[in-house]
Amino acid sequence: MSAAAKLDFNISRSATALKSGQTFRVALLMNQEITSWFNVEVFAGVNSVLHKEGYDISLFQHIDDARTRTQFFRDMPVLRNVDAVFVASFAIEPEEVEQLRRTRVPIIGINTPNIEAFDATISIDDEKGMYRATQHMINLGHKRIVYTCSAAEESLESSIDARGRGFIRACEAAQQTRDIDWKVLSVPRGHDFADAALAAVLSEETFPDAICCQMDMMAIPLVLKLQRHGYRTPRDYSIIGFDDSSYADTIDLTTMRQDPFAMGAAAARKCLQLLAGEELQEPHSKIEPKLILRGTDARLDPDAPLER
Amino acid sequence: MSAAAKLDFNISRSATALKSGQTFRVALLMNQEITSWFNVEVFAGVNSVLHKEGYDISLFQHIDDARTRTQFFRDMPVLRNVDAVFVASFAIEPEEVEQLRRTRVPIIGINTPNIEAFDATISIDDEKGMYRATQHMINLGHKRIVYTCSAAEESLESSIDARGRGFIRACEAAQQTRDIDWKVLSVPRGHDFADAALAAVLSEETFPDAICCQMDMMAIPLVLKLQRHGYRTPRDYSIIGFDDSSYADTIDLTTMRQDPFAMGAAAARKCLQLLAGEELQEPHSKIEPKLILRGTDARLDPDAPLER
DNA sequence: TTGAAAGCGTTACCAC
DNA sequence: GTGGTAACGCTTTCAA
Repeated sequence: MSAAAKLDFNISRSATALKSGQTFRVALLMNQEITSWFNVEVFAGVNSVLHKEGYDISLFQHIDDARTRTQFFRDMPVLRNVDAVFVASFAIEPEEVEQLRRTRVPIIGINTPNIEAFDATISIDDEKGMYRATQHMINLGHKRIVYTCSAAEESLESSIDARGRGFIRACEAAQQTRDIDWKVLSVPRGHDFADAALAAVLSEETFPDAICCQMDMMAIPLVLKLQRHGYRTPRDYSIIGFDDSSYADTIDLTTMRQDPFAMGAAAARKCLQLLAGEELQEPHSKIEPKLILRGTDARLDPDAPLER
Repeated sequence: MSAAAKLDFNISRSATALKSGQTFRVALLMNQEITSWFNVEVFAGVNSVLHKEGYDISLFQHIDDARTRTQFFRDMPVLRNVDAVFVASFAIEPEEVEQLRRTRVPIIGINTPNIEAFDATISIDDEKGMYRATQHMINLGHKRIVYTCSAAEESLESSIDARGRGFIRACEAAQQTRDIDWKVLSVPRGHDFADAALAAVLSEETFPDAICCQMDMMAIPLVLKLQRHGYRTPRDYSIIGFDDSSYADTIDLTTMRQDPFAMGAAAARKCLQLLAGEELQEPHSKIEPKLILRGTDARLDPDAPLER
């Protein structure tokens, strides 16, 4: 070791990789940018486990846009060799999975809508999570409930779309026994989706008692902007988010918590087991988000004055 | 190509790397977690340029904590070979630079307080930025001005510390010609720094006219929390942030914008030039942040009633 | 226990 | 131009 230090000797990872057949590189495919809360948490989680084992992450972004997808699935196996592939938060088509499988490496899904063709997956139970969130609103006595969301990508199903189904199921179930009035307010994708949601809520004939939000990134601007229009929570309406992402605690938002860092780390551990040739005892995990009660939800009392 | 497709032939990057002597891997060292706004933007910027050139990023986090540092600078050259090293947002000690230099690869600094020993750097002008921000507050007529910041790490100077110097310089300059009352409110590091800053502001004998914040991540919670204490901006006080990070636009925060994604991308382009053996025409760039006027600053009119 | 040799898949060079 | 060969630095195997 001292001789090595003297000579500035560095072991060559390239040579090790060549000889061993491993590349010590994994691919992480994500929809959109890594700069979103969810994506960077997943990345950090994966890296937290794999980095210390000597793996680097090769990041492929915007895989959910048509052009990138085509190019990616055409060139990727040829250009970039990796020991494993992680797919975060979007569905891949059967023929694309087939393309990936031909690289003969483990394929691990994180929040992918489907689990077929993956060697392992870990997902949040989006549908049950939003079902619970909606149920919470209903149990507080709210009657006029809306779900605000940004529309799904044309063809490509994202894990997040299951949340809308959870909302609808909860409302339909509640309708059996009581009188509630619910509605889905879907606004176009794009970076102004929060303003679009605000406009949609404000243009409702009667202002809702309760708002279920597809994600905190929509709920947080809504709370702040509705305030400027004179609507205050929980005095005038209840609102629940989904994610428990940045600033949710700062604005005291009641929300469903998920932990994408932990999911990334768990996915990475599954990956290491698969690379070691071990059998997974639970290849496909589903995690339930947790209701975090904070200050934006209150019982609806129809007889009470406007102050809480 | 068709034969290659038939046989599922993949070119071996490991072999290419071995033969060429390049590793097609760069190291990115950062203080703290990648999950912070600044760090993930830098990462994304570096990746946006380097990924398409075939490079992967090996991420080393928490380099600004003493234990990690020691371990890193002892083991890194031996364990991980890279074609270039990026250092983001913290100062490195002379002997550490020496360690890095022995790997004989380009070393590029992003927002590092010093530029010596780096082959290239790109930095935001933190001091001038906060000088301008403070000047803006002074020009609006504010008399009682505070600067809220979280304390610097014991030994390790971070680029962000220059902002405090800019604040002080601006105040001292203004004092020559007019009567202003300024103060630095420094609170301990930690994840509750925003609450600590809130407490510090509230415990001032007279509430300030204007608050200059070290960063938006401090300004945003302050605006929201001060509101709950009855202080509204810009009616009761002006506040200016620094960064223009997430939600700054949503809460309509006047701030100094910097673009860490662009800085990462620019650093990566410098890196590619250095790797190609080209001379850099401007090895060390300094970028001025831009004043973004929004809704949290107003002219102080001592005769006006409390409403704006 | 120690040492030598073969081979991983490229790239680069040289001879034809 | 075209084809053959050596070498990058490690790991593994086999022999001493």
